[in-house]
Amino acid sequence: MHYDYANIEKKWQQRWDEANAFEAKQDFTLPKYFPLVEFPYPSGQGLHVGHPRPYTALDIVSRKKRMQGYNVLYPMGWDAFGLPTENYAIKNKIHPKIVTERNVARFKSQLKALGLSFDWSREINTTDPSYYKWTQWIFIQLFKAGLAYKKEMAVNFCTSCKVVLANEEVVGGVCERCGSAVIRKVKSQWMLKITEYADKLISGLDGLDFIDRVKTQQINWIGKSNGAEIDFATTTGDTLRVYTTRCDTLFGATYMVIAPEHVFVEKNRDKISNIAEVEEYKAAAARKSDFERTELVKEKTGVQLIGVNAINPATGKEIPIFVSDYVLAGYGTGAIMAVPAHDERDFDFAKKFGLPIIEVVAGGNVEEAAFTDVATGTLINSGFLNGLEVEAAKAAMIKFLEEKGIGTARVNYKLRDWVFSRQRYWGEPIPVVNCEKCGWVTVPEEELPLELPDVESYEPTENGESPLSLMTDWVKCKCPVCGGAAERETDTMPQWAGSSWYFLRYCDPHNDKELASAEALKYWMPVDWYNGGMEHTTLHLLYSRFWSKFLYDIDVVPVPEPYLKRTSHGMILGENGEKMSKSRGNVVNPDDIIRDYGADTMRLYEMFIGDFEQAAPWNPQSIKGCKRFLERFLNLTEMAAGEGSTPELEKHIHKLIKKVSSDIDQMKFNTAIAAMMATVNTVYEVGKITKDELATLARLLSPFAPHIAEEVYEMLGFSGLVSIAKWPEYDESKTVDSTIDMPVQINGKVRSVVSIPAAADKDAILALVKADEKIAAAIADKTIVKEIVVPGKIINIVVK
RNA sequence: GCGGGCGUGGCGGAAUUGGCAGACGCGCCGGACUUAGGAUCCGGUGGUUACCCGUGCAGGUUCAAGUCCUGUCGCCCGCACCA
Repeated sequence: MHYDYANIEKKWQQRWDEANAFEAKQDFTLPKYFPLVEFPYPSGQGLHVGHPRPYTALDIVSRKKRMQGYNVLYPMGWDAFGLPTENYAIKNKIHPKIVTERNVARFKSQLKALGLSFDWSREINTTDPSYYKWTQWIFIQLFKAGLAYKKEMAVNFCTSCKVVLANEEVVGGVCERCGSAVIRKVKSQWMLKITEYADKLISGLDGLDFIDRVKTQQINWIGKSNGAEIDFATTTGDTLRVYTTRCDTLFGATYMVIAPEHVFVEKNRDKISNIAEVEEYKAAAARKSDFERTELVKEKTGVQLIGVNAINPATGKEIPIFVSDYVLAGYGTGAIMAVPAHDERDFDFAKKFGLPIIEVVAGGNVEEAAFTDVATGTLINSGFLNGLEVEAAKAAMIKFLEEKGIGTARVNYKLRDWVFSRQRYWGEPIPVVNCEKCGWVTVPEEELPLELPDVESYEPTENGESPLSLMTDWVKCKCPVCGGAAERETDTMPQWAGSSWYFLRYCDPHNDKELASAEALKYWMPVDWYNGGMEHTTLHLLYSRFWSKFLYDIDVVPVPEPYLKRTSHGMILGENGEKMSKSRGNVVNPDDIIRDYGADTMRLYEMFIGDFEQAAPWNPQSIKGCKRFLERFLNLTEMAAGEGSTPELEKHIHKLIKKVSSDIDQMKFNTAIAAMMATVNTVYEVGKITKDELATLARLLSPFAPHIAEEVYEMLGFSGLVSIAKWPEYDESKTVDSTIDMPVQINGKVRSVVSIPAAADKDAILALVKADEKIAAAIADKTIVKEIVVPGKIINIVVK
């Protein structure tokens, strides 16, 4: 039979549309299931074969859940604000809105061609004013809660393009697009206090079904550390406060280091005799780009502040103070106590500058290297701490510091607040105005959405301000509080804004009164299964958890965590095993695959290619195997006469239902497909199959290859869509064999395979085994030392 | 440097979590049907071959190790002077 996939697929996609087969029902009494995939950025290139992998995977999950009677919400939308669109618009003088519309249309038709069971009636677009109205609304709530603030920040600025660049656009210290120098420019930026949620973002992970690597990556990114702050008196009269995780080593602090930007330098410039040298160092550090700072990590540099000293509060001794860029201004207090005997960086610095190294934790050889092990050391040379283990010493030291009033226990995080401003056009306007009298004031909520105005040009301005800043009419406005003259914020939000809450909008996408109704959120949230790329672990995933937690705290969202389960797919690599990219010329376009093999084959191959979580190279040869399987499956309709089944096949199918069901739940799509292939092979061997059995196979295959499953189901004379038919159930008793072929080992080597009744006990099994010719011969003149019987698995007889 | 992951046939990958290593597919070899086949169907396919050897490498635990432990080599992905 000819497999006319093109027409079959077109036909069933139309039928599904007509039947609204995949629309989530508005009946909140049904059991719900909310699977989510990351909505794409509709780029000009269209989909590549990497996109459908996660979409197909959760489509399979969605389709199975639907067949199992769940009310499934499997939505799709567009994360459409962003730089590539803006750059394309600038280059081609087209409005980004038009570019976005075009790209969305292309993406949508490509996704539709794959037969994904999205509920398109809930499609959303972050650039739609009715959507970003609520993105702005959330910003206003953050502002009101004191979680949005302005701060002077250094940003990347391309001198040639006159454009502020994101960190990702700065490659090797130069502009990614034009190769010109990138300088750091200080600008006032909107920031969001994600650090306020640092602890909640860690503790919230408990009990969530996230894959471990996601949890650890988030925890590491947040970087919580327990330590202490200690005040050091100095000879200037000022105190220097440091942060340390090793307050137990205070007796070994032989010098101090402060960041070049530390205010101590400025405050005490008169007392520092080599201030010129210090300021030269400071200026040099400021000139360094981030790139240079990280590349030059090897050699420690620094300058001592001559004329001033600090006093070690434990020993009472004077110790020198240095500035060095190995101490970061933005972490802790921007100052450290240096303990070269027990910190590798301090050790390197001390060696280079000839500073004393005093061992205070015994256990290593501090002549050779810093001894940093906290589990085995014992304190020495440390007065009242002598003889204590590290942990006990820390506690004793904190008690000492607190009693003297010069220090306290303190928690620190690596996580920084979120830079929320972009000097760009194609983003959500930040809904605040600056009033001379009232300062920063939010736009009244009833005036939302604050729409992005049309501008003459999307080119950023000479000074790196957003193009919106040229729109004088738009910028000049009245203060909503006092009515006086005010100016609008011309920065826009980053792309991460719209994606930080989109899953909430899916619950109730057409609501114009609130971001989503409380009932809809209560019913649909949390997302039951969220799959996405590992690259989003520390940005999107963390940001969206932050917003969700905030919305939970202000009673907008009923759940403290948005996602119950998080998984991550592996990348699809090019044929050569390298990452697919235009520059490598190894990109595969799904349109070509669908044209040459059909969407069902494409879907099946992407799921069969390997472990879902592992990267796998694309292999154009292997696709054929999947197509062959579907053809063989289609041809089973000629065999399905409706005659009686065979017990062998019946058992096989019961086992298959069990395996496919559990494999989908465990996202082992590749082995589910392998099992279905094996079953079809078995049918060919047996030579017959009943209509009902084939219909069962069609239902099992339906989530994977939905079009051909519908076609076969219809050919068999069944009415209705197999996509929403009932998921087959299996009879446990029919999945177990009455006799099992068990391998029998002699001294760990398989010597025979014996057929054993499943119910046999150990003695019965051994009797049967010893009756086996080969085994009998092998143990005839030997002494049996041990007999191991693992029912259903293996028998091992140890002989001498 | 720190954190995470991975090393299994010619290739993609299986292995019920300690129980017959190589399921399923690709490729390859042979056969059938064909004017023909890069279509389809059937059979074979880890290496050697009466024995044995085989999951990056070297040890260990065990009746039994791809799976657990110790050491080691190689690759990939994050983060990167976070005190």
